[in-house]
This record gives sequence, structure tokens and C-alpha cells, in this order.
Amino acid sequence: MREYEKEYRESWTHIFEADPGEADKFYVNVAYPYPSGAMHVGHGRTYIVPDVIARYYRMRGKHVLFPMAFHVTGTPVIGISRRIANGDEKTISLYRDLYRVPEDVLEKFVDPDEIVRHFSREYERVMRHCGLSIDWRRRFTTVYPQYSKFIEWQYLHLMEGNHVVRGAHPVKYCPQCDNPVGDHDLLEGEKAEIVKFVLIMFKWNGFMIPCATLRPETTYGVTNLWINPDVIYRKVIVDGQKWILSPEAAKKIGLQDHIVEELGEIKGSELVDEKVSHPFCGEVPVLPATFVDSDMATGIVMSVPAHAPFDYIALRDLQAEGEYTSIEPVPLIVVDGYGKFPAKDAVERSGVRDQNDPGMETLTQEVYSAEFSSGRMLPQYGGHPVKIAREEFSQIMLEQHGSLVMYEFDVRNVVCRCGGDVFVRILKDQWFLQYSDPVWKEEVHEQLRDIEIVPAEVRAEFDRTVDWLNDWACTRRIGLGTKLPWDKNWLVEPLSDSTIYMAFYTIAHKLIELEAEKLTPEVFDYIFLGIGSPDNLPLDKEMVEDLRSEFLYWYPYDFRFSAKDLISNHLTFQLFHHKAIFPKELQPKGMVVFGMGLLEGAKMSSSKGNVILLEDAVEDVGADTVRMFLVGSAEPWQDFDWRRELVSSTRKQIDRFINTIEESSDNDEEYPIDKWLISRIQDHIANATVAMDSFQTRQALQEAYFAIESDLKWYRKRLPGDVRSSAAVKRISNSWIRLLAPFIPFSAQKLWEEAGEEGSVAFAPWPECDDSLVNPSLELAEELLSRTVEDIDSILKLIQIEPSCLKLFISPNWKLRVFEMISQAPDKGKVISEIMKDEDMRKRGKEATDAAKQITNLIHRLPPQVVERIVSVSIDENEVFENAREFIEKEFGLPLTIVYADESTHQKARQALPFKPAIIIE
RNA sequence: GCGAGGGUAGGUAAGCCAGGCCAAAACCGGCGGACUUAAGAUCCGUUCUCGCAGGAGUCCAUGGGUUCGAAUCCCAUCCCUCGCACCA
Repeated sequence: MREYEKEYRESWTHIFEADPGEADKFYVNVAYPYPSGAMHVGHGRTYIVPDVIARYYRMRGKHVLFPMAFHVTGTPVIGISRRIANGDEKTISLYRDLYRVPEDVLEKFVDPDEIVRHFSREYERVMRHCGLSIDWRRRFTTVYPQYSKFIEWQYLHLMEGNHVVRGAHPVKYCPQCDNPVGDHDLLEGEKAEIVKFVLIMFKWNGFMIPCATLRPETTYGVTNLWINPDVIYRKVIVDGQKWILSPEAAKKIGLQDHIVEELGEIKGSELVDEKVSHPFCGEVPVLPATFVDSDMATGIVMSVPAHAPFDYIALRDLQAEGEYTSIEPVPLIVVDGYGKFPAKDAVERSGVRDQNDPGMETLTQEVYSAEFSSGRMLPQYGGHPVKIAREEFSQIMLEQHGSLVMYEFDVRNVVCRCGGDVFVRILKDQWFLQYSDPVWKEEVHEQLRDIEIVPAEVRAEFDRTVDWLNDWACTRRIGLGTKLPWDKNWLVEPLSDSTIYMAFYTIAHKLIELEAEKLTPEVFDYIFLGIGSPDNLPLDKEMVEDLRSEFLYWYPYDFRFSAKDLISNHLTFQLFHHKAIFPKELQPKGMVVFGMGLLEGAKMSSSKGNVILLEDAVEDVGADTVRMFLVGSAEPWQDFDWRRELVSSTRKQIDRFINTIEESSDNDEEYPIDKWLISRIQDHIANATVAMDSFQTRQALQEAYFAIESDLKWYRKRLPGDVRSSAAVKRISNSWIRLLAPFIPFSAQKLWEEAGEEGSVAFAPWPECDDSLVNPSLELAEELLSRTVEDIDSILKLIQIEPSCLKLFISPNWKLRVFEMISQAPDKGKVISEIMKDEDMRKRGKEATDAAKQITNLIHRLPPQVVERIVSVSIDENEVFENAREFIEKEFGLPLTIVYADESTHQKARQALPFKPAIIIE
């Protein structure tokens, strides 16, 4: 941390507060943080990149709005506070040791509000340390009553537009907590997915025996059922119908919107050898099998030995003992690479021995996916591909054969943090945002076409996400949040309440001063949509008009920034919501998507402790260093890697910049090479500007810092003796400081003041390229000189004689004409014969054709801009070297002779080409 | 598995869309040197191989192909990152 950083951040408390004005606006915003822990450097980049952009546009003369708020709705902090209250060591250590929360504050964390209050304060403090140019007056959290009013207004409109519908929804649910649980609440089975089974109903003795399957299309091939003889099954009444289920299944079905009454018990073994029936397969026996898990689905399984390896092997084992030998697999599906009975082939090929072999799972997967992707039903079963038949059969079973749906996890052992088992439960009356609506989707697709997306490659991902999104359950029973206005039993789900808050920011500082009760839907209708009249609202007319005009000044936003992991939810959601609420002219204009962060090559993760806290980094190397590293080591959309070594070298680079500027301050010597330096700077300004316009912060820094530094290196080489600085350096300093101001605002401000400039460099104009200072012939001359110096260098390195003199042979004029002809020829293949049509050339004979070949080669090696310049700008090579005579002689410690090649008879002289003099060292 | 993106010299990374500017920018690291009592900082040189003349050879995940010419275009394979939902 540098002293002046502390000083400036105090004086920046209010200067970035933004109000509407005459100038054009530029509105950037970023996905607000959920403040449940300390920020690490990965978070830092998320906010620093938009800050650099905000600062850039401010210098471009825009009124820039860069607001910040805190997302606190949802359940995570509730879970955290509960865990802290319960004395959970892992959580306490995370907060005490990694986030370094003081003991007395930590004690208060049993109240979830305290957690967000503490960390949102910390966030603001650290963000200020980083020099973020945020208008903090607009800060709010998502539980402010005024914000809730805004959410209510939004949802009333969504309801009105038929974007919210009601339905049933399967969720992960913990009976012990009596609540739905998210993945982060799980102790085990974090990746568990809810799978939808179809229950095939077999009749037995007045009971239904439901078998759960993912493959209803195989029902024709059922040869028997499997039951675990050791399990005591339940006789139950489900929705008035008698069923047999495993005890676990009875409980599960009860959670899935069915009424289950106990009737009695029946041991699995009692059902063995009983006959059951289904219209698709007729009467089949129930057989015993140990692989049947009573905790999987219904605990009774239908057997399709032709297509299921488990079934095949279990049947084979029984038949090996001479039992049930009359049962034969019934094939239904043909699939490439397998014979009549795919399950049989797979088992025999793999060599698994019995049904308890661990290889059975993968074998099952193999057969299932082969049949699903390329299998086809036999003609007597419809002949459709399995992909299609599965849907058809499922439909028929559910509609005509009494089948029901049962949800189950794809893995065993899903356990809640409380220690209780988690089940699938159907939540009724759940509200959904109908993202599945094809009309809405199409509108979003259309809108997406007008949005600038950076980088362009992620556009495809957005379009995919729009297509892929299904209805989103947008209400919750628990957590912090806003009550659904028409159904107060529900809270708006946390991602669903954060979709158009960028509009709220535009007037947040004014709204949070008002009484929430006065923010009726009519008030918001007028402010945001211009609907209705400003008269007769709960607020003064002038106030409402003022809010409306400020909103319209800022909106729509210009760019929203976020990490790429939010594409598949938040960033796409907000497009849907903007489309549903706002008119065409207020739709988002652009989005910038970030890459992720690594730490010394490994993934950054708070829970693994593999993080550098942002505050520590700032304290350690200074805010400017952190900023410059985070935006300069990779482009925003690339992953960045925080490496200590690189970070500390960044600090040195800033030091070097400061030194250069400071040592130029009292210098007013002038030199011939000055014009070159000043000319070059124009180019870097132009390039840096282009890079910034396309959010390439890394490229911009390459131009604004490293390219200038490398020019300075050459410039200094061209200054006499030990001179390091000059009036020209002082002159470019002013631009250079401003070029770097968005990146390293603290150091830039310090240098700005030292240079005697008034006010804040943050509001100084961004440098502009002055074309009148660009001097192409001088740049070309220096290019020629430096290339020649390089050539001389490499020759000196190779030769072993002690050099005593240096001769340069200047290419004759006719070769330059050849150069011009070749460089402008549309067809390089024919150019030589074209050249030889020239009288003057023809008389030179072989010398001319040789030169043409060499020149063609040379042109290929030179950068096109240089070739273009050589042709368009004429420089006198003799004069260039004559002017640099002193420099060259000093550089190599050799006397220099300059000769026109055509005046020499030296063998080498003939090698002289335009822009490549022949060199002799003797 | 599915969807999206990516693999370039010791590391980060530019170049790829619009094929010859490419042995391939820039930064970091390594090595050598200058300065210094020393270290750091700074500066100079060097960092694929070969070469006593500015050059040549091999190279851009792997294997094929297109082309006079491929890091760049096409196909296949392998590997990595992100997302796959009710969670911020």
C-alpha cells in the first residue's frame, strides 16, 4: 500500500457521484455481490475491469454512472448463521481464520442480518481501497422496503403479461427440516439429479405392483418381475387404489402428491412365484433377486432380460440352477454392433461373472446408451427409433394403462446438512416464470441480435441458453426476500428478484429516501414506463417527473459486466425480464463476460482456502498494482492467473513509470530525435483508444505502457551520452499519465499533481491522437536505422575477425523502382516479366532479375505497413545514415563509410536493396 | 453424457476470423555482464538447433487433408475450462 493511495481514497469519497447533465451518458454496471464472505482477488477483477472502463469513458467526456448494491435475498446467510450458532467448526474457522472476522463480530453472526451487514460494509470499504469510481449514494440491499416495492411492481407486470404460471414441481426436500434444500445444503449427494420414472402397473390379486422404469418402451419384453425376498413390503392404498411397495417407496410416494394409507405387510418371499399381469406382456412370474434395492424407486423391478444386463444375468443365474428354464428373453430393439439380445452380448463380451460384479453399472450404461442413441424398435412394436418410441410409450402408459410418474434421485444417499435423508417432494402451487414460452424466447432471440456481446464468441452460448431454458420456479417458502404480491405465502426467489434492478439504480439514491408505502405500482408505472399521469400519485408531481427524467437520462444501460458462469442463468434471465417489462428503446445495449480466476495455476476457491483476499493484496502491493495486474495480465474474458512473481513485477513497472515521469519534470533540453518520439506516441494513443473501445484492457496496456516504454528505450539510445530525459519526454508525460489514469488512478493522480496540473486526472480529457504530429518519413528513417543496426549487430556476433571499419552501401534508385513495381503488382507471379519489359531494366539483364527476386523476398519479410510506407514516403537513405553517423560510430566503436552501391565495384555492393543496405565489416 | 469455449516456445500470452509479414510481438522467469562492499533496484546482452556475413533447418496438442505456400482453412483424435437449473 502506498501512502498516496490512502490519501486519495479519502478525497475520492464523493467525486464519482453522477447526476444527469448536458453531456452524453455512459452507464456501466456489474452483477452485484452476495456479501457472505470476504472478497478475494477474483472478485476484485469483476469490479476493477468495469471501473477501468468507467474511468475511460469519464475521460472521454461522458457522464458515467457506475453504481453498486448488495444482494442479500435467499438462504445462504441463514444457513451460515445457523451453522455458526451450532458451533460448526468448519464454518467458524472459515470466517475467523480465512476472512479474519473479529471474535466480537463473529459472535453476532448468529443473526443472519449481521453477516450481510458486516460484509457489505467490508465490501464497500475494500472497493474504495481499490479506487473503484462508484457512486455510493445509490447503494442499497435487496431487502430495502423500497426495493421490495419495485419487485412487487415488476411481478405484477409479469403476471399481467402471462409470464408467471402456477404448477407442481419436484424439489429436493428434507422431512426433518421440513424444507426444500439446495445443493449447497447437502452433506452428501451434491450432484444428485432428480430423475423421472414411469411406473408400470402390474396387476396381482386386486393389488397394483408398480415397477419404476426409465424405459417404458421395453414393457413388451418383460418376462418376469424381480423382488427382494428378504424385504418386508407394504400393502398400501394410494389415492384409493391398492398397491404393493417397499417401505421406503411408500414414504417417497407420500411426498409426491399422493395420499398413502397403510393396509398391511407382505414379505417379499411370499410374492415369489406369484403371477402378475400387464396388457403389454401378459402374465409373468415374480422371481427373487438379491440385487433389488428396496430403497430404489418402488423396490420392485420389471425384468427385460433381452435388453438389461442385470436382468439377463440374474435370469441366467437362476436358470443355471435349473429353475425357470422356460423363460426366454423377448427382443424388442435392434441396434448396430449387437445381436438379437444386446444384454446377452454385452455380458458375454465383458466377462462379468454375476449380478454383484462392480462392472455391471457401466455395462448397463453401455447397453442403454447404445440402444437409446442408435436403437430401433422391431416392426411389430412400431419400428420407431428408441428416442422417439420412449416418448410415445411413456405417453400411452400414462394415459391408457394407469401409469404414474415417480421421481427419484440418480444416486443413493442424499443427505441434508442436518443429517436427515433427503427425498424428492412435489411442491404444489409453485409459481414459475414461463421461460419455456416460445413467443417469449423468440422475442429474446430477436433482442439479443441488437445487443453488443463481448467477446463475440459467447453469443452462441446466449442463444443456446435461451433455447434451453425451461420454466423457472420463481418462489420460495424460506429465506430473505420480497413477498409475492398476490400470494403472500411465497417469497420471490433470489435470482428472480435481480433481473431489472439496473433500472432501480438510476434513481436508487432518491427512492431510498422516500417512504416505501408511497411507491405504488402506479408511481413506478409512470417513472419507468410513462404510463398514466404524474398527477394524483402519492408523490409530488415534480418528484415523479424528476425521477422519470433521471431514469430516462441513464437508461438503457450501456454495458453489464459479469463472469461467464452467469450466462446460463442471470444474464439470460435479465434479458427475458427486460423484454417483458420495458419497451424496445430501453433494452440492454451490451454485455461483457469475464473469465475465471486462478491462483498460481490452481482454481481459486474460498472453501478450499485457495484464495488471496483482495484487501491483503491491496495492502501488500498497492491498489494500482492489483488493478494493473488484473486488467493487464489477460483480457477480461480470459481466465487470469494470480502469480506472485508477476504481480510483484507489475509493481516494479509502475515504479519505473513514476521514475521516468518524475525525472523528466525539470528537463527542457531538445534533441533532433524528439519529433520521432512525439510522432510515435500518436500511434500508441490511437491504438490504445481502439483497444479500450473494444474492452481489450490488456491490449490497451500493451500500447499505453509497454509500447511507449520500448520507444523510450530506442529514444534514449539515440540521445547523446548519458542523457536519459528531455523536454520531449516531459511533453509526452502529460499524455502518458492520462493514458494510464484509468488503470492506475492513484499513481496517475500523484504525477498529475506533481506536474502542476489542476484537479482530478480522472476527469481530465483522454489523450487524442494528433495527426499533425505524425511524421511518417521520420518514423521510416528510424525503422531503417534500427533494422540496419540489428543487421550489423548480428554480423558482428558471427564474424571472428577484429573489425576495424564499417561500410554501408546504399541501394541504387532503380532497385527502389523495382521495389515499387513488385509491391504494387496484383500478380506477383508475372511481375518479373513485367519489369523486364522496361528498356532500362532489360539492359541490366541478370542483375535486374536477381534484384527482383531478392526484393520479392524482402517484401515478404517486411511488415505490410512498412512496405506501404517505403513506397509512399520517399526517404533519402544516404541522408538517414549521414545524420545518424555519430550514433552508429558510437554504437559500434567503428568508423563509418557510406557509399552508393552503384559507385562501388565491391562484390557485396550488389547486394544492397532498398531499406536493406549492404554491409561490409573489415 | 449434453451445450459453449479453448490447447502457441520454461510460464503468462499476441497472432488464427480476412493463409505468405511468423522462429512467431509483449511481459515474466532463466543465464551472462555492467553498476554495488553485498543484496535489491536499474541498465546491457542472451534464451529451439546449426552457422566466421545479415542466413539455413526444425517447430505452434496429435494424426491426416486442401494449397505453389498452413500456427492460421477442412476432417478425425486426445486433453483443459465453464454451464447443465431452482443455487448465489
